[in-house]
Amino acid sequence: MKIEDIIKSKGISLELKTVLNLLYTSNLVQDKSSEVLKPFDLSSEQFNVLRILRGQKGVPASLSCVQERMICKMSNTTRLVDKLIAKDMVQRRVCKKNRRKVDITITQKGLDILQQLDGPMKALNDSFIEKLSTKEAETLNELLDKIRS
Amino acid sequence: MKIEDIIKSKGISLELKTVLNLLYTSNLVQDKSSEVLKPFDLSSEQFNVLRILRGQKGVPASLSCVQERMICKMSNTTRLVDKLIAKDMVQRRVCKKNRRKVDITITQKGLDILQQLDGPMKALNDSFIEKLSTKEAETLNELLDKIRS
DNA sequence: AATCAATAGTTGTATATACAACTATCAAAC
DNA sequence: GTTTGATAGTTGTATATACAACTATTGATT
Repeated sequence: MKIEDIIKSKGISLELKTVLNLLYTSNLVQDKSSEVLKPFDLSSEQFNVLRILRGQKGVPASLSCVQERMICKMSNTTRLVDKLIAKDMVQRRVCKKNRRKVDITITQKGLDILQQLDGPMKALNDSFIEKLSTKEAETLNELLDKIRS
Repeated sequence: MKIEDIIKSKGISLELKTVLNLLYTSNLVQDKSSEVLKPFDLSSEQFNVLRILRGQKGVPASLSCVQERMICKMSNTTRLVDKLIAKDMVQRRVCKKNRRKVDITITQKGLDILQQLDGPMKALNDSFIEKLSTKEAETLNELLDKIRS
């Protein structure tokens, strides 16, 4: 479905159309991701944080370091991590070098759950991007990078 | 800033990279929009609903008709409209032809506020898309349409 | 006309988010 | 070594969101 058919407005500028297209498409992707994550009782951003922590390969991350890389910067990182701690998926302790900071690491249980999700989430991402050629996907990344620049 | 520098992972697939780029970029756009809307005490989705109703050009819309076109389908449309009614920006009455439905219309106050927002919001959207040529913006729309297809 | 399923919204409730105010720690200046 | 400003997280609170259960109305079936 072309974006024009979703928004049902004819005389719309290219700029507005493009922004709405971006928002609608991103939202669709997010909704589908949430569906996959739901049985695991994980929100999209919680999953993202787990993935960030796994990427640290054992090196503890501070809250602000996690927050920097989160998709939604506004949300309350302390409480998001609280939820993950309650599920035994991450661990938090005071940083020895700077006692203002906290060291956050993913637990074995967190790693196990991520591993279970790797397949389905990869399948989902692939299902979106397989509609594009490699060249097109690269172009899309370039255009999005430009918008953020 | 290229998406690789934000997510700080080297060995990431093109598919995942593209999806993350989409989410990050869309979120940035949404955050900036919220900033513009904040002084008017409107959320991004409330603004979107007002715009949908203005597009109806006087023809009342049902709740489900509004919901269909909302960016975030999941949210509770009844209560979102409640908020707009409380601000006198929209009006709701029972539909005469089908008393299960409601007729929602934008009020003059709603139209006035939208008009005040037209300038700043257009400036914001343009600021994102001006980094792209017309050709590139059209390509972006095509690629996003493909992802949703 | 009575029953039933489908449709359209509303309401209850638990959770999440946004934002501001707060506490604790550190680093630099005096 | 005390004061000060900056940094890092936490907590309080109000609002928003997600999801399910509910009510009301309609259209179709018997």
